[in-house]
Amino acid sequence: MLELAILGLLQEAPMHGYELRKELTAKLGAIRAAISYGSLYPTLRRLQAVGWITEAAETPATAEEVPALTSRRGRVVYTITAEGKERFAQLIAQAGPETYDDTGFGVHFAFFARTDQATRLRILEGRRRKIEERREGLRDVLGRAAERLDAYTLELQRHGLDACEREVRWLEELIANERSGRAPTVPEPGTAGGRRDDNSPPPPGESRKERP
Amino acid sequence: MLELAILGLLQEAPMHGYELRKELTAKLGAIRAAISYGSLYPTLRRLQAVGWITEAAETPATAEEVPALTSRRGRVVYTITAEGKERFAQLIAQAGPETYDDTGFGVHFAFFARTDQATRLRILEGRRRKIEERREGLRDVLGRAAERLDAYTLELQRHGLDACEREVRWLEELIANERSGRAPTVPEPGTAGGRRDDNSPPPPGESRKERP
DNA sequence: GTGCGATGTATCGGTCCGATACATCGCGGC
DNA sequence: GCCGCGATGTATCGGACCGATACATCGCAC
Repeated sequence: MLELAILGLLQEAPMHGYELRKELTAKLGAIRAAISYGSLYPTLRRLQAVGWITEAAETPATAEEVPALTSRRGRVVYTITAEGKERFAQLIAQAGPETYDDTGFGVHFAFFARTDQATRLRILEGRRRKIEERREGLRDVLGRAAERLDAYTLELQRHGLDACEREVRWLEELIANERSGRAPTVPEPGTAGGRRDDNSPPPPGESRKERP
Repeated sequence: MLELAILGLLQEAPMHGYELRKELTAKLGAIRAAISYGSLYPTLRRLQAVGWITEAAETPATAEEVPALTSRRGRVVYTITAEGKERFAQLIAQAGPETYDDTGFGVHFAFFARTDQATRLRILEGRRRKIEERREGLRDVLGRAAERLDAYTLELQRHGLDACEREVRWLEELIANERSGRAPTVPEPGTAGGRRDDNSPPPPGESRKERP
């Protein structure tokens, strides 16, 4: 999951670790707290080792002035490679069971703008199915096993059931929107010619991203 | 967290691993999918090693009839020890930072019936504070960084924000109930006379819950 | 001029998951 | 009679991710 998120973010712009973490937190803030460096750095190392990304130590031209004096540790900027982009496309298109758990779905959803519509639909429906199953499980417990559980546990289940029902409704809306060919909900009136930039494939349009 | 949950469940009745997992799933179904055996068995091993629980191989009296014939692997029933009960009480009363994340809060909440009111209040308020922080983070992103993000990511944040607001409201209600001395929501009319088997300590009065 | 919070890279131990393996039991179908 | 098959049951292993910790630099307020 982390691999997918890193590859996705680096596709928008090269970044160093700290920045990556901040962007990750901003993009995924809704589904997970904050990625740990204890996960981030080893993963970056791994991705670099297999060649999906490359590392370039930042030497801001003044580096030669003080070479060994303080041994300035420059920031390490990571850039995605062509192989990395391929890998990203492959990861984003294939949906395994882990695609539908809370974190997996969140990450996939966060990169829906780079996902083709058929895959988006498949993932939304898979997620809906999974949440419906969880919902049924909770209903069962609240129905059949209610007297075995104390009031607090029951309240927890009720709250969970409510969250499930709400998410299913949310997913229904998204699926309906998807089928009608529209973006999630008011994508922005003047995004570009209306909408034709929502997937990465065409090399020309590459990675349009605000860089003010 | 798993340690706390196991200790809590075994306080209700001795159980073997499989049963423990089922009960765990029923009790915590609202907050996490299903506990893995890859976590469960090693943890049981560990708890047994330090003496919080004891293991008793089930030999149902007929065991001696076919001793070495099929080498029947009996179910291993775990029982909580006095030290284990102490440990549970200690874990349930102390609230660290991990008490307020999704899983930690869920587990603590699931055992609120065995938690004194002051601690319940403290945990509910800590959780509320944490969710409020997450909510503010999402509002910031939706406000300040909205134009940097695509429509799908924004939709994800909106959904997350909605969930936060909803949970805060839920917590407010629970806190208000707690302060007024009532149980979460209709705890059952005859909790005292109707059923009093919900804790194991045969020794008189030990850790009482409701304060009617 | 000095402390202090933000920026920045990195490791280590520990928790938990997912896949996998293997054995028993009861039951329905053939 | 027996065969498969799903539920019950115990167990391990590699890997993902976290939380704590360490350490260094930078800019700025006091």
